[in-house]
Amino acid sequence: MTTKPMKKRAEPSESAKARILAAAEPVFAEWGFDAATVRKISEAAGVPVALINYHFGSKEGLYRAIFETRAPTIMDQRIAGLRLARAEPDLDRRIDLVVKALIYPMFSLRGESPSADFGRIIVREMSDPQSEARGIFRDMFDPVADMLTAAIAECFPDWTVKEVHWAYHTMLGAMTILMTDNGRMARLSNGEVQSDDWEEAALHMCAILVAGLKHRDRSQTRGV
Amino acid sequence: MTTKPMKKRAEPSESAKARILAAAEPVFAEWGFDAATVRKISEAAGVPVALINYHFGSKEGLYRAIFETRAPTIMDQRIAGLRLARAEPDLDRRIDLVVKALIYPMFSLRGESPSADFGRIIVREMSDPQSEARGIFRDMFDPVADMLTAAIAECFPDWTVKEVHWAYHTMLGAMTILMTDNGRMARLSNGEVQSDDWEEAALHMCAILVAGLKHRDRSQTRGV
DNA sequence: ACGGGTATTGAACAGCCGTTCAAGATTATT
DNA sequence: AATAATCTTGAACGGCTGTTCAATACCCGT
Repeated sequence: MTTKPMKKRAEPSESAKARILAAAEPVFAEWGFDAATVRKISEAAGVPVALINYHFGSKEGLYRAIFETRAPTIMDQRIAGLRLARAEPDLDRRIDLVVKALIYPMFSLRGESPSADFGRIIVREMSDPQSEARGIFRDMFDPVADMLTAAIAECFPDWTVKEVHWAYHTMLGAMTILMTDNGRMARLSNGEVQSDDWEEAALHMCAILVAGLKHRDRSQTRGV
Repeated sequence: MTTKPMKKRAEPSESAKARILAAAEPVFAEWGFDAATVRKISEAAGVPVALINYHFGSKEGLYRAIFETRAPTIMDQRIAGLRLARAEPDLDRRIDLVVKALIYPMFSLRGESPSADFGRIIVREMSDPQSEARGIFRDMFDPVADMLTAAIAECFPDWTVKEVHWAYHTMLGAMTILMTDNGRMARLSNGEVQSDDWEEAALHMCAILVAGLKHRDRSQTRGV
């Protein structure tokens, strides 16, 4: 007599939970954590409100579950990119790989229709002072951020700690605005620039950022 | 008989209104438009809730009033900076002035204690999809954004429209993250980088961005 | 076929939301 | 001094918030 796996049947039980998770993403992205309501989410998922609290404990539990689902994928891609970068002995070419290890995993989110929303959620969480209390970034994103700054420091051995971190945050900010954009780029450029064409965005931004790191005028920031 | 000006006496009547306006800024900055409540604001201002609707019509009216108070100052400073840049005939040095015309008026907000909040409000409005409906950016910020992209285009006459706009948004994004930061920079750098030291931030970011524009590898973005 | 744990449901909860209202206080004009 | 206009106040409004609860439906191992 073969003992079957003790796990409950996966299909029907997790289907509702997964449906809630999927429905929550665009709602949080569009409205933000506070303006998003559990009723909007439950209606989008086609389930009664109570089911959200049953499966995720609270609204914030559901919010956190989205990050726990999505973040590891991005972090793994970044770590993989950094591994490739470290294999490149020429530091001038390595920094190019480091920048792309930061940017590409996030930009590729814009492509896939369902997870473009997660990029917006990240940005809104980043610009929310309350996020420090939630600690999502500290738990899920900071470790890889440390790896990235370390990789930058390796590419420019003579840089100060400050220079490394300002470089990192300059890149991070440039990356951020792409996830933020709601059509303003297209409006300002009369439709020439489409912010959801992430491949074009990555090319332009990486070209500027890599050149900026390589050629920055360090004499201006020597004293500070 | 000289007819006196019909305007009501300014001092006492506007004092409560001004107090509300001042109290609203930090509340909107900390909580965002939706999580900020008129009661939080009225308590901070020391006035009854009803007074907010009396003076500003609605919560959104108060929100918009903040922008109408603060935005013109920043825009005027940017326009003045662009005027200085246009007086510089050497294009290589002019781009430096253009970048600073964009960044410095905003960064200086971080310095003055009361208006550091406005920077945060801007970022949260920028990352809110609902902002397109409000149209605040379209009305108050886009005109100067057009002037800035035009100034960039003048510095690099052979650039395509796309290249100009990606350059602008790369700079805009880098600038944005500084207003966003709630202490994460300090945490990641073990206290070495303080994001509210806006003068240091401006030096580092301008150095990277100007170098990035000057030395970007355009061969990578030629085809797109 | 039956018992037991899990999943689902609809209704209800107290609490807060932005806004409104009528009444009173204050200021300006005649 | 009397009247009109503006400002301020406290209480109340209906509506929506996240969460809880008891009751029901479902599926599994036996």
